[in-house]
Amino acid sequence: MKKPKVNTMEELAEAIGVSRPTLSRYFQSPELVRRTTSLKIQRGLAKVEYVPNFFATRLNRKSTGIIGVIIPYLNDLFFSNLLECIEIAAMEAGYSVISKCSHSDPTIEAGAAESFMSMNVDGVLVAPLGNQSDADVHQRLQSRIPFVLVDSRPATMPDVDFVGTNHVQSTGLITEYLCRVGGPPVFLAMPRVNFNALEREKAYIAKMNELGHKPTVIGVQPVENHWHFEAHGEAVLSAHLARGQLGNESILCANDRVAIGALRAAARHGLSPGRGREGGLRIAGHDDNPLCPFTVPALTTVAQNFEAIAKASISRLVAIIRTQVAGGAAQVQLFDGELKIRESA
Amino acid sequence: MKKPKVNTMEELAEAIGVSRPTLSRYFQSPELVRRTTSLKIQRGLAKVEYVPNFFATRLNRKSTGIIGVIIPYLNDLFFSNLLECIEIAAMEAGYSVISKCSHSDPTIEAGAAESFMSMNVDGVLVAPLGNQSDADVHQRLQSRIPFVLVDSRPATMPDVDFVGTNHVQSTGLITEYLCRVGGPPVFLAMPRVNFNALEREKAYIAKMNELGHKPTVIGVQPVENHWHFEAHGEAVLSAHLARGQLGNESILCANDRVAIGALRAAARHGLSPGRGREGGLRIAGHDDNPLCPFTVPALTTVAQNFEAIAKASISRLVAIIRTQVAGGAAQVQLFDGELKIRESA
DNA sequence: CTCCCTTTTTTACGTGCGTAAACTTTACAG
DNA sequence: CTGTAAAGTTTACGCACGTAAAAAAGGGAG
Repeated sequence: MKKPKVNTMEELAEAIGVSRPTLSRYFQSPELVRRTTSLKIQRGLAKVEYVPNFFATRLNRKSTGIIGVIIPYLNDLFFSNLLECIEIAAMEAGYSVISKCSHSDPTIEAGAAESFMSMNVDGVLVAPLGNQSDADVHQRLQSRIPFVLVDSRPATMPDVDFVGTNHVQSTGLITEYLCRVGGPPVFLAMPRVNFNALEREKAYIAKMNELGHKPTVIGVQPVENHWHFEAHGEAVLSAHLARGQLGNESILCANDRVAIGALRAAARHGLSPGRGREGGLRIAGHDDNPLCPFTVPALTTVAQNFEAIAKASISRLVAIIRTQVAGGAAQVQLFDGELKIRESA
Repeated sequence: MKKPKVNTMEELAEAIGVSRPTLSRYFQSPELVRRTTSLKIQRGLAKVEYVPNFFATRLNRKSTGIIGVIIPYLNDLFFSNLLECIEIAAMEAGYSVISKCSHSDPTIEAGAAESFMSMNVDGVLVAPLGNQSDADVHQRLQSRIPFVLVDSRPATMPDVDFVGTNHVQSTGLITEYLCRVGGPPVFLAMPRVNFNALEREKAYIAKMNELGHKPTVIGVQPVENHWHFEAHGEAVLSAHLARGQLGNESILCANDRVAIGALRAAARHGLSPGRGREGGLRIAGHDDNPLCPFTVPALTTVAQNFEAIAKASISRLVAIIRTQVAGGAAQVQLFDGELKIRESA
């Protein structure tokens, strides 16, 4: 049952009885050799155990066929979903992806970038940390390899390709919905871990002003940069309710995880959010976390189209790779959010 | 501001004014060259932009310093947490990790394994899919590289190093708790995506028999292998309650995500699970998903010690790598679960 | 200044495969 | 059977670095 192990293409060529360059061509694409030799090679491969050396393969190629992906944080279903879609899109585009997680540490992010550069990856997709991200790292990446930002865009890098959600639209959409169906919402901010936090906040304020309402933001934490969104949401709303607010407001949370914490706070105060009761407490989120349909009550939110974002970012990256327009005009693609009306608002 | 780009060590050696082998030694460890030359090299490095080629570096080395990690599914906070801990543990052990996600597809899992073998990784950590996993792939991995299984262990591979949770203990623990504090629980099974599903089920049955109660399992789906645990939990419990069960049972769910679905079903039937009411509905989970403290009611569960699992698996893998005992006696390490009593049971 | 040891340089080869050019074989039509 | 194009082989070089051995340079003690 144990097949003899063959370590190099040279040995393999000898074992099968073809020349090494022919083998090389076969591995690049079996159609490049004659049908009969192709079969001969296939039969030979079935008889031995051989895997071409990854490093040797990439060492002397113009293109490595690798796309590097840097994600800030994995313990968040939004990012794991996004990453999954990105990997699948890249696979379909014929690239293999190597993904690294920053663990919300700029040093690790920089290391990942360094590592990708040293691998001569064909391109890099980065979902950046917030202000913590080292701007120099992004600069270097951009000047060396095809480079696209996803999800969140540092204000310091205006001329970079970017694919993300149109937060003005998405946040505006749910703000407008909340105003239309009930009282104008208060905005429960999230820790400023990235630039989307601020973008949503600003979008909320703009839409409120547009509709002639007075915007109110609670839960701003300029200093702390943590990812304990649920605890943040619960603490802020709990304090808010304890301060004597009667719980007949609409609360728009900066994201679903904050909203889940808020739902919890409401429940602890004996309140049951929902759009049914006129004037009652309502809570809405943002992102359409997979758990939203299962919270009690099910969370009304606005979905980010991360599938489209993933596909678009990969296809943009591939376009840059193909045409080598490293210095071309930066392209910004923003996708609309979609309202998911459930029970909580 | 722009530093001149240096592509090869040779160019770098010339630019700095030392020989290439000296540089090579410096990069392996700066202590290997004289203090003065070390400083000279450092000053030189500061003046140019140079990153050593990753592939060339690994091509001709006995050890690549890479650990490959294969995870079955990323859109689950348990696995993303586990992966995070594994990455950090490996980092601390001086290895860089490359992680691949199977996306619950045996073909992708096999491809990832292939890829790791072609990279001559020093070792591989695999959290396998269930019965879907290709046993041959694991066999090949084991016969070629240091190899450790994590989280779930195929019954077909008894003589492999394994690190995971002691489900007999953990499930027994919560079963015993539920029996002690209220009525003996019904077990709400999860889709059989891996072997843990069955292990927990068996552990529940064993503990119930031990305590002299009649075990009851609902929600078994032998065919479907999906990861929509919440929907599964909601559907099963909803049907169960609709069948006229009065909702005064204890429900032990196979994992927290199933339990979150069950909580939802309970809420829709007007029931509010909790240990407070004598004889009322109680719902418990397994895993201690990060969201458990924030569900309504907060979910009572039993935590897996994934931090310990991650550390132990990496340290076991490193031990195998160091001693080259590929054929040594397989070691199984099981970690106990810890009861997390909250509100739901 | 000389001897001896340490550090560095020179030189050379190896890693596994891509790739190009020149040459030889094979296939098929005429 | 012959000519020609396609397919295959041989040969040779390159990729960027690891590594070993020999030769040269440096540094301190006597």
